[in-house]
Amino acid sequence: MDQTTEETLNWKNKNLYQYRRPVDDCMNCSRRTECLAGSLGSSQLLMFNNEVGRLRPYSTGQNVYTAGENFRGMYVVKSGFFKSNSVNSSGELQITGFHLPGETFGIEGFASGHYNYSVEAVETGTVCRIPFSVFEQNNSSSIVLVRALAGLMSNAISHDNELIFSLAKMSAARRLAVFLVDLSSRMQRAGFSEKDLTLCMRRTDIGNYLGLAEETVSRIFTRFQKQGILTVNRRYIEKYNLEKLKGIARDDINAEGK
Amino acid sequence: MDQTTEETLNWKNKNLYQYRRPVDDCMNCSRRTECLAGSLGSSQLLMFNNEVGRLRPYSTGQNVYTAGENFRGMYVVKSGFFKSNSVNSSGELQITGFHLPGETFGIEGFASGHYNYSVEAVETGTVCRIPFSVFEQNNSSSIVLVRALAGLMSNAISHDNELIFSLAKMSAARRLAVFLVDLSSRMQRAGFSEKDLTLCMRRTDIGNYLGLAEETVSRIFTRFQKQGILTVNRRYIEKYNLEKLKGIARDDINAEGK
DNA sequence: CGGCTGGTTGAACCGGATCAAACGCAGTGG
DNA sequence: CCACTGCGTTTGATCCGGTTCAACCAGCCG
Repeated sequence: MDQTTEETLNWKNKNLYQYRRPVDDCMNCSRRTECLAGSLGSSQLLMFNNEVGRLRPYSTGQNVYTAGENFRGMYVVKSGFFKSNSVNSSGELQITGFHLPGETFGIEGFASGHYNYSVEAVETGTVCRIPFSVFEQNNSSSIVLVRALAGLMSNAISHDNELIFSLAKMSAARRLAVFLVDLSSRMQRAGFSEKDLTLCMRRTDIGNYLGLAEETVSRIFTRFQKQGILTVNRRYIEKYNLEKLKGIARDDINAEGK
Repeated sequence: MDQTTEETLNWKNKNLYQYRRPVDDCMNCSRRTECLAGSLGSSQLLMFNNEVGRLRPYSTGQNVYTAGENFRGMYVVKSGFFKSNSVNSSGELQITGFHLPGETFGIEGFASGHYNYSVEAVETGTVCRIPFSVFEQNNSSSIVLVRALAGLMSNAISHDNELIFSLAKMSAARRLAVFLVDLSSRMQRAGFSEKDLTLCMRRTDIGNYLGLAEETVSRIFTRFQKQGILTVNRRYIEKYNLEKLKGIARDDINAEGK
């Protein structure tokens, strides 16, 4: 702990976490299997590890990067929660995603050479930065990584597509159900309990993300509660019936009634 | 022409266009600059050319691929119009994009190894298929191509993001304006006139794509016409005021009035 | 304590969906 | 040639889900 304090002081002065503790290495990382590094053999992993930048923790409200900044690489969440948002030419803000531990963000900025979104820490958290150079080396790992990269990107595209679908076709209740089902599975994958669910974001953010007013989100939560689908207290959701939620997410007509 | 007929007969029996005319080679392709091939030097281009598959023309309603099929590579539109759509678990159909000459589709299927969307010819058209192997060769062109690939993917993500934004936040008129502004610029890039605009899709498809009822799309077209923003006759749009459309796309409040 | 932020609830309004009917145009067949 | 048919589009009338505006509540912090 004493040691950590000294490092914290360093973090305040340097963006890049220079003094690297062994526990921070990719080889020892608990998130390795979820990360790009998971697809590499041990010798490849050593080289990969040297390329990765580990950044000081971000505290609530701090931006990892801001839309328009030069592309520096893609990121993997090690701990905490992050949200990405973009601002259009009229100044309106749209939240485009929430990022849980083990998930990645930032690849989308590669084409133009600068990030399209801003990414902000919702609560204190840490990330690794993977520079694009790891994909451009003429060696055996780059082939593996290019495949992994393509995988991440096409996952991002499918995810966006889900969102497009729910925004275009679904009722408010259905959007929220889809959102909760998705979040629930991702939270589990990130290592959280499967019995309850702590939302890491406000009603306003959920509403913004789903294209709904925050009042609507709130109303639907209480409606779900009255229907016995879940128990909600502010950010804390308990005893949620995943099957019923999935039913609503699929259909919207029959599921809510019973 | 006589020769073409014989080839057409071949096309009916073989999916892959085996007998390759020199005019079909990447080196002579009029779309080269818009394609991945555009970033390659001449010796690299020769190798790339050998990898590319050229497919027989697709006629209206035919699928290039159907959601769930094994991933065979990505596609570049040479001529004609294509639209992609996905069907969710409840059987609802969502149109996710329109593809004009010079544009690409199909990369999104790489992660899972099978395509997530179906892609259908809106009118007779041809495509090239680029196998994923071109990105995985340990040579100088693969680095260039990986960059191009990342570019295409992140473009796809930004495009999806635009759509998400318009679906979540925008009024019907604004969505249509955004759609028209985008289509207009892409049609120009694809080599069509900048004075008028021929929509290659029905009202139903536009509505589906934008999350609106077809009646609403129709009503807004006539409203735009009454406001002097454009002249519309079925699929044919004339004398459209791009600046006013951009105004509506940006803002929605002041632009329509004047 | 008062101020502040986030969440809930109520009442009125409105944009777009839905239902329904009619029209224009192209293709078909007598 | 015109009647018949079918699809895509337009237009009208009605209805409803979700927004908006507003008040209020609960927890937190200085």
